[in-house]
Formats: sequence, C-alpha cells, structure tokens
Amino acid sequence: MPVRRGTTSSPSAAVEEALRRLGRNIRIARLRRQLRIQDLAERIGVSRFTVADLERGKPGTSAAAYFGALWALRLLDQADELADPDRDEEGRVLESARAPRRAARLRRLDNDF
Amino acid sequence: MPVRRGTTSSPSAAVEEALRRLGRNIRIARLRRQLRIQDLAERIGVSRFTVADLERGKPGTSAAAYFGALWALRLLDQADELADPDRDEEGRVLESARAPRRAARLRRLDNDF
DNA sequence: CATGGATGTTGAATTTATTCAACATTGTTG
DNA sequence: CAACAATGTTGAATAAATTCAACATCCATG
Repeated sequence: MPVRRGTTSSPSAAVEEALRRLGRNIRIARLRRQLRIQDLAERIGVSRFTVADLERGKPGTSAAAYFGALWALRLLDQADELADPDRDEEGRVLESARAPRRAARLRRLDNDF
Repeated sequence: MPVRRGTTSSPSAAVEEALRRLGRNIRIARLRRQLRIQDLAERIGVSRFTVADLERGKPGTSAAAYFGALWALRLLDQADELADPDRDEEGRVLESARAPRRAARLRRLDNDF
C-alpha cells in the first residue's frame, strides 16, 4: 500500500470547506468583472486548468495560484489580515500569561521576612 | 532553455510579499502557542520541512498546507472573509452598473408621444 | 438549428512539491 | 563547556501539481 504522503492526502474537513468557499468567492469576483477563466489565468500566469482547479477549491493547488487570483482581482489586500498577530487574541493571551509584566514578583530576592 | 512552467515561476511581487507576511504571522502564532515546527506539522499532517517552507512564505507550497496551519492554530475562521462577495465593493459596483434595477426603462414599447 | 464561445473532462508528459536522511547551526541548561 | 533540543540546510527519491491536446457539454444568438 502507498505511503500516505503529500499535503493533499487528508486535509481536515474545515480546511476543505474554507478552500471551497474561497474558490467560490474568487469565481464570483471574476464573473462580476466579466473575465473568462482564461483571462484570469493569463493575468496570474498559469493555465486555465489551474484556475478551474482553484475555483473548485482544490487543496493541492499552490498558495501562489490562490493569492495570484486575489491579486489579479484587486482583492489581495484582504489577505494582509490573515493571522495578523495584532488580531490573534488567543495568542496574545497565551503570551501575556506566560510573560508577566512585572518581572515575576522578584522571586526570593534575598530578604526572608 | 527550459519552458517556463508552474505556478511558482513568476508570482508577482505583491503575491510574494503577501505570502511572506502570512508565513511570518503563522510563525508568530505558533510560537505564542509554544508549539514546535514539528508539533504543527503533525497537526496538519505534513512534514516539518513543509511547515518550514510555509513559514518562509514559499509560493509553491499548497494552499492546504497554509490553511491547515491556520486551522491547527484556530485561526482559520479569518479566511472566511477572503474575497467575500459581500465585501467586494468593486465587484458589486461593476455588477450593478451592468444590470439596471428597473428593466431597462421599457425601451420603445409602442407609444410614440 | 447551426455556429461559436466558454467551460468541463480526461489521459499523458513534464515540472514541481514533498519527504527524508544526514549533518550543521543555534540557543538553552546543568 | 558539555549535552540536548529546535531549527536550518542540502541532495536525492518519490509523489503530486501543472500543463496540454483533444473532445464533450452548455448556452447564447443569429
């Protein structure tokens, strides 16, 4: 039996769904701009097959293809917020919980009262 | 000379930058959660090399790897807004400009006054 | 209803990502 | 400074994405 390999072997259902949504959104944006799959492909620099793949949310398709589509549609700015540290509340909490603001209460300096 | 192929051959500078930023953000989020590259890799289901690639913003790495990282870090929800048709102002304008709301003003029905 | 355009489908060739072993580098800790 | 953990690097093997040709389908339109 084949060794399970590759990034596309078992993406979680959530990832698959997120990619399908992104693909649908890109297709809608393309149609609104009256571009053919081929037009978008040329702008990105890939074949029409890759654009078709990405619009269907194919997991294995390169991130550059997805982002390239966003760029060609003038939608790439939205990607800047992805995982933005300033917006990562969970991460900020974890970090601040571990790095106390006040030098850890002077643990056992030398006084013994 | 080799025929230029593949999605990674010439991604625009904007795409490269956006991917590098995303990679940096993912790395920060991982460190905040005190996960090793290896830990994140196992959660995603890829090797540590792929995670290292994605944290450096490698364009050719699969979208599933990037999104998988976001998923593993509980950050995938943010991707739902990407290219969201409701937020695509440019696209909405283009569409509405082309599809008039009122059935095109009854063009030349039959009256001639 | 024939014509053309856009898109879907499939199999094969080619390029590329992915994985892995092995080792180097860096930082931490006793 | 020795020992360890995490990460970086590199070259090679393998799996997968990408491309393409050829054909099918769908749909608008004359």
